[in-house]
Amino acid sequence: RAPHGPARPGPAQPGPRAARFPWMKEKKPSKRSGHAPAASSPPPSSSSSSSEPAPATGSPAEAAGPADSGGSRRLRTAYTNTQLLELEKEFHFNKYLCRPRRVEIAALLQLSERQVKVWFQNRRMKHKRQTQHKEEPAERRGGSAEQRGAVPG
Amino acid sequence: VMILRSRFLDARRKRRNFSKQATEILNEYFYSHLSNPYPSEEAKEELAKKCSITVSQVSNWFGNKRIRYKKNIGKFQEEANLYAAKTAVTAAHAVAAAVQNNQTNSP
DNA sequence: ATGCTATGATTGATCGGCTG
DNA sequence: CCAGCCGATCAATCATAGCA
Repeated sequence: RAPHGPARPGPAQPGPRAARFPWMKEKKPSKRSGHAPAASSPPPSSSSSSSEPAPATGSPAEAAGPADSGGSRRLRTAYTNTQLLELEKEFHFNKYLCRPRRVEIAALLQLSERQVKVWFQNRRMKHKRQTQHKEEPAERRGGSAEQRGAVPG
Repeated sequence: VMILRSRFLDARRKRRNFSKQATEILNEYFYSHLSNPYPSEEAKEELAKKCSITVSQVSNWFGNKRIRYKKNIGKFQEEANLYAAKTAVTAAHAVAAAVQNNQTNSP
């Protein structure tokens, strides 16, 4: 048996004896096939009326543009305060967006529909997480009380 | 620094490291399941209980651990050996381990 | 005080499964 | 068959804790 035996070390590996398993290799390289359904204005950042205090991260280096050849770095675009503010406002209005509305928001914030869709999805999950486990007890993490014990006992 | 703290409602401020015990428990699980360090929801709940932290925190811990481990395996060797010795369970029953290890595959 | 590393949390974006 | 949603992850970052 022993179907794995530490996935044998490859030929050239600087590191010492280290068991290599599939999960350790890179993942989510990119699945960009021929698809360009919604993308009104994806790349150019900044602008969006009024001066943006500029994202903390500094430069909105919007890599991965339309000209993406093969697996490019999946960067985490830093949304501006204006964008986040608007998105949250909309989220408060309704947790789910209909198509037309999405297009509007996307255009207004200069984001792709996909980004708006994803943002809402992530927001919903977050909303659930906060609501869910926050219904019982006492203090979750914002006040006093500790939360790092350990010894189960 | 503060000038930017206006990030609406940043939360990650003021964090506390987990107790030594909790970290111990998490590491034990991690290294004893190194072939597939993905605890199920149930396992997470149990770990959370034993560590006195939330399930989300357990998820965060594993997420960070996995990424950081793979990013620099060498840095965790000692730790790996340490915990590996503690628990000789080994994940022979590894689920994912089944998936053949494909290597040397570049386009 | 100053600089660097360790570590928990946040979050934009992807993957896989399920469904109307 | 396609789109959107959910749940879990990934991967990059932020911000603070801890140490020298």
